[in-house]
Amino acid sequence: MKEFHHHKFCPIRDILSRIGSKWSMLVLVTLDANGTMRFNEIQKSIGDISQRMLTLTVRTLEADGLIKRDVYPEVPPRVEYTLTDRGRSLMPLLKELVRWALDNQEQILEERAKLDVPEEVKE
Amino acid sequence: MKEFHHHKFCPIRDILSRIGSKWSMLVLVTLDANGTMRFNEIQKSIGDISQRMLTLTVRTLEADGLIKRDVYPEVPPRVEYTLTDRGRSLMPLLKELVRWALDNQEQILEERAKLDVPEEVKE
DNA sequence: CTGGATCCCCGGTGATACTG
DNA sequence: CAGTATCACCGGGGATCCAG
Repeated sequence: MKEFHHHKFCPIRDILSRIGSKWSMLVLVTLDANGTMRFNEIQKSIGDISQRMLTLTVRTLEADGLIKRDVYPEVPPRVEYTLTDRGRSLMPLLKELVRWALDNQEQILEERAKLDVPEEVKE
Repeated sequence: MKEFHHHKFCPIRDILSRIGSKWSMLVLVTLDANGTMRFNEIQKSIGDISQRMLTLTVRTLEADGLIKRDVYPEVPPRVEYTLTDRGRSLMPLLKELVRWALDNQEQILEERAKLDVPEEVKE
């Protein structure tokens, strides 16, 4: 019931290890929105991700079976990335999260702006 | 083509800033499972979170309006944490993520184990 | 074009001690 | 009991250069 935690394969820590990194979700959403993409296309679409971090991120996503990586031995080389079925199965959940953020972030930011909330005295 | 990314209020980065930290999701799920809880109860339930990190985490969650913090000026002091409506509205999505992890993590781990073929010649 | 290899920094996190 | 306050650490992430 509440004993998710801290045994070896806690699903929450598992989730975080896959989509909790700085760029994973952005790469997944980008691929979902645009279909198969090349390395540079992903990088341009995200805009501020370095080559290094994009490489590391797609490697992790590939190792998790969330995306597949197809290498075409041409000159110049071409590498294409596509969501796998497993990756696609995760997208509806991520989209719900994005929706939630869109529905809530404005109000949250407003509340934070007036952080002058005085301490209430509880009964 | 989607331009979620990299402008100031990217919903994905927003989400990650709220639930992407190491302990946020665990605290939310714990509170959801057990209702109102005291500081020490949360800490014991999670097991391996330090006082410092629990404090920082609940402060952030409170600032985001995901949990509320009620202080009762007694001796000894008592502080109770409860999900807010906004926090509760996030829980179904987190539960879906947990479900997804439970449905997929075993297979992912198996695949990773297979890929982890011992390389004799590392050189 | 798609990375690999290095170097380095910073902030999230941990450990410990102290307090109202 | 429920926190602060400090110090230390490590690894995620950034910047840059090099390579097939």
